[in-house]
Amino acid sequence: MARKNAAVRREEILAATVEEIEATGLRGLRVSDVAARLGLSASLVIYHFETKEALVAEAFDFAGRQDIDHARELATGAASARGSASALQRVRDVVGWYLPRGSSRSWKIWIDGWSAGLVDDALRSTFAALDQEWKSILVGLMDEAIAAGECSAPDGGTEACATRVLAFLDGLAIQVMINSQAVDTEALSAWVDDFLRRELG
Amino acid sequence: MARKNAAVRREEILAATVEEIEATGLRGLRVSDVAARLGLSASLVIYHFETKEALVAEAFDFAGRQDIDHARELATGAASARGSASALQRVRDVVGWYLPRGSSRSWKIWIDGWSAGLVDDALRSTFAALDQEWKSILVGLMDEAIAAGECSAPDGGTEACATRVLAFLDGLAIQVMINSQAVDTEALSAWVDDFLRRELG
DNA sequence: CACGTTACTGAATAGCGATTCAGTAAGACT
DNA sequence: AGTCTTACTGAATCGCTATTCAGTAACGTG
Repeated sequence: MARKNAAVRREEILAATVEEIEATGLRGLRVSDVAARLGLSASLVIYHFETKEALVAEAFDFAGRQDIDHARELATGAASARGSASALQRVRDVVGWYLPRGSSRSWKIWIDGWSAGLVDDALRSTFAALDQEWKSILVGLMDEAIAAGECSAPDGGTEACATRVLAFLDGLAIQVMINSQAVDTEALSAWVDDFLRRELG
Repeated sequence: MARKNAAVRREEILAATVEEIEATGLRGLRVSDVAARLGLSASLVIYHFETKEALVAEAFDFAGRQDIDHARELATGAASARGSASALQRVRDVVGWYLPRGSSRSWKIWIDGWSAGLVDDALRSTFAALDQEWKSILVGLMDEAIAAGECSAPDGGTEACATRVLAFLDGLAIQVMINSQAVDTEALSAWVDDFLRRELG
């Protein structure tokens, strides 16, 4: 039976849920499939999360927070071996990480999430919060870059600029996911670079 | 009982389906609710469409085609009373129509649609086709504007430019729908105008 | 070693909602 | 009017899956 501490098991289940959503979509998500993925019973999943809805909500938060943690690392420059890169370069690093990589699985869950957020207030506020964190990371880096004279201030301030950048990235992700033939990955990077250049001069 | 010709009834049902999706989301869509909206029986809906899945697929196509028809009118300049506006102005008109208007209901169905398209090939190809039509409208207008010397050619050609523009608009729509506090409608128009100006000089 | 707590299971339950079906009647056509 | 097609309905059916529940056993603690 391999009992585990509740906190550990919960994390396992959350990770499995994310994988399952990536694989089959939120529509087709069954509690029993999540459980099966770990060789556990469906009842256990409910035992830990009370309800499927709660499970899904936590799973999205879990996935979002992981991405953001990674982004923060990139933002501090901790990732690049030793001496931190210029702030402007770290903006590019963060954006590059957010960027949809070829038919990227991980984007699927966000598209599903937005859709679910349309009718579920709890989910929507989760997404709003995550979005806000992404923005604050970018804003911080941009301010830093501007202060260091690496680039000029964008129209309407860095907050507005970050919103535009993230919107552009989200929109590109949709193009990649839905109409993949319309975009190739190389072009994508170039477009994003241009976009940043236009925004930050 | 008010019998109607099948073609007419089908259109009514499609329109009702779109309204229902806008109101309650694709997740919560029930055949019986669509029927109730028209005072009909659920069986009739199935009688006309065989299956809920087929109903949904047709409904998305129906909604998309309506939007595109309107866009085409704007593109020919038929809308603006007499003398057609400049091609560049018509680009702005079309983009302005696509733009999310304050918490716009109609955007909801597309976010739901993308999500469903992730797992349903038929839906995804419908969306890809619609997207392609939007692009061809924009490409046509842009080429016209360039030929008329109203603006300069964008990086990578008009096709790529149209993709970027639509991506930006889709992304903004998501921001508006999910994290509405982050954007106000006035800023939106300004951002889009700037974007077009940067793309087309 | 008790013994209580906590993780865990398998077999019901239960409710929802799409689809089926057998029938009804409107309207077209002769 | 009679008859045929076609739109339409209401009452089953039927499958599906979240959730419940009564019980089992692993583990920590005394």
